[in-house]
Amino acid sequence: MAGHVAVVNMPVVSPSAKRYHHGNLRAALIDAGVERAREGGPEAVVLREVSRLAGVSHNAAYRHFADRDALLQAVCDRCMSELARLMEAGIAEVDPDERSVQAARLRLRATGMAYVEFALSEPGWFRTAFAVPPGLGYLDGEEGVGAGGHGPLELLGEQLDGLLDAAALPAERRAGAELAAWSAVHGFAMLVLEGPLRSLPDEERDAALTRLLDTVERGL
Amino acid sequence: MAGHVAVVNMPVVSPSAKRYHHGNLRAALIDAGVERAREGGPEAVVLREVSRLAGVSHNAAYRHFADRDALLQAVCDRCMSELARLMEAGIAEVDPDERSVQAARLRLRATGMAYVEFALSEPGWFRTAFAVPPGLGYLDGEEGVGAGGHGPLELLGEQLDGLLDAAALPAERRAGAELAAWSAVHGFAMLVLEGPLRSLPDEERDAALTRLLDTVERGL
DNA sequence: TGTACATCAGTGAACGCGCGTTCACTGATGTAC
DNA sequence: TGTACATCAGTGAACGCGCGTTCACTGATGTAC
Repeated sequence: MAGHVAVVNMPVVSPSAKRYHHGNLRAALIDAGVERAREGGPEAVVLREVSRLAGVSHNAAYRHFADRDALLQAVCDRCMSELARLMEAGIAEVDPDERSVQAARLRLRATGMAYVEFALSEPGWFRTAFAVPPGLGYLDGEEGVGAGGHGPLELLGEQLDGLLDAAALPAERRAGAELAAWSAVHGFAMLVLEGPLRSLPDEERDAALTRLLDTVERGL
Repeated sequence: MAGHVAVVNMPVVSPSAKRYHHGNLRAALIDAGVERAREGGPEAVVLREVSRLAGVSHNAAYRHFADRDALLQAVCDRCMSELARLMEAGIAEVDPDERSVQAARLRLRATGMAYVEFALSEPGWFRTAFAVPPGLGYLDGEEGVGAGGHGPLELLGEQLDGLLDAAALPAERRAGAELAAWSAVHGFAMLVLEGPLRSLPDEERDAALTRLLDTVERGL
C-alpha cells in the first residue's frame, strides 16, 4: 500500500517516479505557468499554484527565478513566441516562391489575420504575451524569440519588405510602417476582446476586421 | 481640546464639518476612486482605500454600490467621459463653421491625436477607462456619457460623417470606418504605453504617430 | 574503487499583508398624526 | 407644534482568503583525492 501512495503523489507534469531532484524544474515551471495563463491570463500565473502544478513545494521556484515577476516574464516570452509561430504559419500558407504583388499583399493580410485570430482564440495567452512586468523587457528571457528566430515585429517587417520589393509600397513610406500596421490589429484585438466592443456579434466583428485590413492595405 | 480633535478627524474630501450623514457619499466615493485611478490605474480603485479617502468607514460604500465592481464601473465611466471631453476639445480647435475637406480631415486627426495624448498623459485614467469589469457594460452607469452627451465612438462617428459630407470619404466606405480608425489609435496607445514599444524614445514615438494618422487618413 | 565533502536543489513552517465582504448594531432624518 | 416611529446611512469588529517571500533546514549529487 505504502508504495502505491508514493505513486499517487507523483508530480502531475512528470510521468517519471518521484525524485528529490526534479531534473528540469525551470522548464516545468514555465510549462505550468503557460498552462495557467491559457485559462486565466497573466493574473493566473501564481507562483504557488504553478509550483503545485509542477509537483514541488512553492519555494522551490526560487531556485530558478528571482521572484514571481521573473517567472511571469518567462511565461510572457513563451506566449509571444507562440503568437509569432502562428503568424509564421499564416504567412507560410501563401506560396513562398510567389513574388507577385498579390502574394505580398496576401502575406501581409495573413500576418494580421493570424494576429487577431490568436487573440480571439487564445485570449489568455494573448493577454499574457503583453503582460511583461514593468521594468522587465520583452523577449529578454532565455526562451528567446519564435520558432524561426523572429518575433512578431520582425515577421511583420519582412512582409512589409516583401511589399516594397513587389513595388506595392512606396519606398518613402516603408519607414515606420510596422507600427502603423501593428497598431491597427493590436487595437482591434484589444477593443473586441476586452474593450467596449467585447459584445460585438461575431459576424459584425469579422466584417469589421476585413474592413480594417483593407484600410491598412490602402493606407500604407 | 476635544472639539479640535473632531476637526482633525474631518473627512479629507469635504471641507464641511463632520456629519454622520455624509450628504453625497456616492459622488464622493467616485471622486476618490477617480483620484486613485489617476495614480495607479484600475487596480488602485480599492474599496477600503477609496472609503478612507472619502472619510467614511469602508463598508459605508455598500450603501451606494453593490460591490467593488460596481464602484469600479462608475469610475471607469468617468474616465471614459474624460477621454471624450478631451477629444471634443481637440475637435473644437478646428473652426466648427469650416466645411472644407481640409477642415474635416483636421478634425479627424485632432480626434486621434487627443485620444493618444490622453493615453500618454493620463495613463492611469486611460487604462481605467478600458477596465470595466467583465459582465458589466461600458457607459452604463448614471454618469452617462461625456460633456456633450457623446462617448468617444460617437465623436469619432461624427468626424467620419464630416468627411463623408465633404466628399473626402466614399459613401461605400463609411460603414465600419469607426472601428478601423479607433483600432489604429487604440493599438498605438497600448503598444507604446504598456506594450513592447514602451521604451520607444519620445521623438520616434511622435513620428510614428504622425505616420499612423497619415496611413489611416489615406486608407479610409 | 572508496570515501569525505562541498555544492546544489529541494522541503516545511511561518510571517505579514491588505483585501472584499458580512454581521449586528446605532445615530440621524423626515413624516404621519 | 410636538411626538412616535419607520427608514435610511452610517459604524466597528470580525472572517476567511491566498498570496509572495523568508528562514533554517535536509536530501541528493558529483568530484577530488
